[in-house]
Amino acid sequence: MKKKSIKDIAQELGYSKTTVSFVLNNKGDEKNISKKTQEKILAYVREVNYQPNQIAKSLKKGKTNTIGYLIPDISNPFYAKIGRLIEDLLADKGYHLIIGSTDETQEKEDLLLNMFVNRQVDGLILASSFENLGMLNTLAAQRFPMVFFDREHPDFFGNYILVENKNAMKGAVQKAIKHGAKKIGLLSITPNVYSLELRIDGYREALSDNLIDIDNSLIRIVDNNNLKESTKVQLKHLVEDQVDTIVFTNNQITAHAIWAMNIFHQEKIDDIRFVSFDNLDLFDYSKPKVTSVAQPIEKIAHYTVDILEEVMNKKECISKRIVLEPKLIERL
Amino acid sequence: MKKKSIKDIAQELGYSKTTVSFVLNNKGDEKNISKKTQEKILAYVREVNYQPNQIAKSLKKGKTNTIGYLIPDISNPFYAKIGRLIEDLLADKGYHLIIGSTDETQEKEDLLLNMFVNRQVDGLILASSFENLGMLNTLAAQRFPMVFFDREHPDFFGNYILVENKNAMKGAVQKAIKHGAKKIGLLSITPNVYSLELRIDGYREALSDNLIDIDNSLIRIVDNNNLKESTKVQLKHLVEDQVDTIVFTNNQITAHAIWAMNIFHQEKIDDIRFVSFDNLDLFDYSKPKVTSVAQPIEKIAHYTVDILEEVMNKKECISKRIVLEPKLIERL
DNA sequence: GCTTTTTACTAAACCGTTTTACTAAATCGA
DNA sequence: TCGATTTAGTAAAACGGTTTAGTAAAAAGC
Repeated sequence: MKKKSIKDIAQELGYSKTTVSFVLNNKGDEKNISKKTQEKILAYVREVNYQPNQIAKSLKKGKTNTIGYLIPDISNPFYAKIGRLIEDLLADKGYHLIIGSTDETQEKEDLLLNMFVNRQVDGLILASSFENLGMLNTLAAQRFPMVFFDREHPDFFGNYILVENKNAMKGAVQKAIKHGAKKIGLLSITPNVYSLELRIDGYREALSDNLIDIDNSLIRIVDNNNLKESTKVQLKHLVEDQVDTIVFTNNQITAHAIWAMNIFHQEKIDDIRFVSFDNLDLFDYSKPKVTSVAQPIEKIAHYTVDILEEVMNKKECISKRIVLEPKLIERL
Repeated sequence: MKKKSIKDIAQELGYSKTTVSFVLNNKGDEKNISKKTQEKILAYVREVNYQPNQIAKSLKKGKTNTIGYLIPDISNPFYAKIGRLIEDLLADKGYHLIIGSTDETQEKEDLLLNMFVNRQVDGLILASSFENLGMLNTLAAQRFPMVFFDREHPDFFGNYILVENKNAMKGAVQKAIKHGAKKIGLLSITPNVYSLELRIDGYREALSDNLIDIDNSLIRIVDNNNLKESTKVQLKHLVEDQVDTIVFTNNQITAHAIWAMNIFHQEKIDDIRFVSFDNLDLFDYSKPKVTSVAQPIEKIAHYTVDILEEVMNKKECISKRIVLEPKLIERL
């Protein structure tokens, strides 16, 4: 039982491919196909459960209804959640998602970008590390529909959906200071992307503005390749340095630090406050207490899809930069 | 600057499409294309950065190198993690993933299954709720390459990668009993899939085997559509019923219960032990203590991809059922 | 009753590849 | 030196749709 094509349908019914195609695409009336014929074709198509070949359609139409979702890691809850929201929003418009996780490596990003282009995706949603500006610039030059989120690059001009990184972080740290924080450490993954640098800048500014000396030994970078273990090690340094507050630049590292505090520093667990960029459900009850800067993921997903649709439809070269306000969730 | 096709390359270089295609597919030698010509073509192709159109290729070859990943929700860490592992394993073989989240609804599952078929995916990896056995049977009858994981249906004959649900749960509960559990409640999402029923059966068997009466009022089902709130409500009942242990059938509900215990039942937090199917990092330190049955997600991903490849390559109709052993992680 | 318009449909080109079946020229063997 | 083989390629069909440009017959207009 091979799959039936329009050609088969046409032959079996004694019509031409053209007629069948018109009917299937709801152009029957417009193209003067008689009601009787239309019904006959539709009935038959239903009977044999004909399924159009999207690939053939895509080739002819030059449109695949597919969007590439390029991110560091789909198993990171932040990208998974936004991915899910985007999936639903796009599904309503008839688009579907191909995913690509880069692990922040240029090699994989290149490969995936090429794959997406070869597969003729209609657009790209990406949280890129911008290590391959060359390829991105080429795509931008061809006006390939792209929307970037979560990360930005000062030298790359494109559509961005971002959150206020610096000021949000600054605000969170300032609140902590207002509530008595004096010795404030920072733990970050390697700040290979601009957004992370901005978060660190926010931390620095909060300290300066409050006349707290910035002690670079309290700013510690963990090894991305060995996140959990490295977080544990760096955290130990900060605990030994008697900080009263630790600031984290993303949720993954905060989660690992909570783990390490509970397993290795129980005795200090009530003496240290955490401030995290990104929220996690477990922050509602975890120890230490975590005040977090929650990104508005629904809004991020909405804007991303909206702007992508705009750039896919319009021929003009628009370039929007939308900066959303994160929400500070204080837990004291 | 429109995209170049093989035709353009051929014209610009004065060769035929055939020759260019042969060279690009490494069939130059085999097809007796001279070294000089091969080099000329390859050099030019590189110069103009020619990118083959995968869609055209797929149409002609009848192969898209795309796999559909159909699951309840990609933002569920369990499916996201397995998804990521599968993504990497498949990428090595030249395949990529289109995702579809069903929210456990038959409507969405139907729509997505149809979408995958129309898009000519080469295979399907699915954690289906099996509510649309009809459609799945149709696909199975056409020998569509499919591998099911995480869930099974007793009436559906296909390739399954599963974990021992009943015995693993039974073992976990028995351990709890051995460590003194006397009054043991159970909290589950609606057991609309067989795997969940098996887990509940495991709980029941553990109690019977240890001569503990099964009190159906201690078996509580939460509302899938309002998981967090409903978990809180049902948990309250169990706490008030003075259970000393609560068994959960998946990680999502356990996470919500940990949240609810911390927020609403602090005073009892040391009196109750949790037993969870599925592991989460936070179980390492969360209160209450959580003993968990950890699914071997790496193995699941490996077997899934292996079997899928097998069924895609072999024409014979194989039907494997692989049952993996989960790991009990005791935290006392 | 003849031209014009409308109705109902179709042939063929096309999207960008792959692949089968050829051909013309060069080389080889005896 | 002549037939066979090898070398180096090409033309055209095919994949399964969409779309353009048509056509023949029926209906309408006058």
